[in-house]
Amino acid sequence: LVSWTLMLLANAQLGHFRKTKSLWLKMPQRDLVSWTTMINACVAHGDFAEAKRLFDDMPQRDSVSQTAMVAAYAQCGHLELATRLLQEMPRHNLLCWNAILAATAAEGRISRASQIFEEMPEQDIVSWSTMLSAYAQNGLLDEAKQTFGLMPQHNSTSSTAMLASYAQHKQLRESKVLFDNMLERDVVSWTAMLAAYAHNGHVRHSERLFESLPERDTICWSAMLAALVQNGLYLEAFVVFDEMKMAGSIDKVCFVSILIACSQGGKVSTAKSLFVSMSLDFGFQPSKQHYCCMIDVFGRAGHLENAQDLVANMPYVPD
RNA sequence: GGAUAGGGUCGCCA
Repeated sequence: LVSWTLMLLANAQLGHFRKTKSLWLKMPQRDLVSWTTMINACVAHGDFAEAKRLFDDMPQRDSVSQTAMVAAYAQCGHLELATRLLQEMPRHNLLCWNAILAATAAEGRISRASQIFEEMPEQDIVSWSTMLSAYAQNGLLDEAKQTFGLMPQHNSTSSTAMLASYAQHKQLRESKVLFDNMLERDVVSWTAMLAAYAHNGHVRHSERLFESLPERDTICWSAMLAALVQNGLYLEAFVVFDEMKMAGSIDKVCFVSILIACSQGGKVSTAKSLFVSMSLDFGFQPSKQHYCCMIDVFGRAGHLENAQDLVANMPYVPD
């Protein structure tokens, strides 16, 4: 049973939803853990209705499955349903409160979030970090600083959120002081610091940090790519982009950066083939951001007809 | 073996 569940989880995390589903149907037995894993797989796949059906059909539920469902409701914007489920629960569940708090903040409803934070039966480091990043992500540096100062403890999550907020406001010194004083650093904090250097024009510091890292994930690579592009190092950016392709560490954001490099470097045909390759070879549907970059590529190169064509034919409303 | 918080997204103009 445990190994079946592990396979289920592994496939779900790889995004192989069909495989996950067929494993689920073939499993000889299921328990709370496998049910919850399957619910999360459905949510991750965007099949909220199926997640809800599974939750309703579960032979029994525990606080973990309930939290998963509350988080699913909250992330879909069904905050009322999430809150109702929270109220039906036998005991206070801080994780459910945190999930609702995070979803409220993610909708940009900052004052509502801070109200929920006050109303919660208790707050843990996750609740505090959620409020901190709510302020940080909405550009409210003073509120973020205040929250950071009031928190009973810090960890790499809270420090990184604060670091990124300083970086956003181009306060490199403050970012660096925080980074140096962190007790534990991980790939997320390294990436935030790398980006902070790049935003302040210190791309060589970004590179030095990048090269010293014991581990790098896709976002970290992507931050390095963006750092080079932001600082006008297009040739190096293309080298890094090729390395990323070879390492299989590519996502949609990398294509934004590399299309910007094409635009600034006047590489129209390279941009065109990358734009096609993005969906054909990598399966990423171009976002509005990608279209904007392509329009910029054509516009800067003086290919105004192509730019206008793209605006007229793209599956987005121009802004 | 399952649930909640942190990092990457050009520039210009308004």
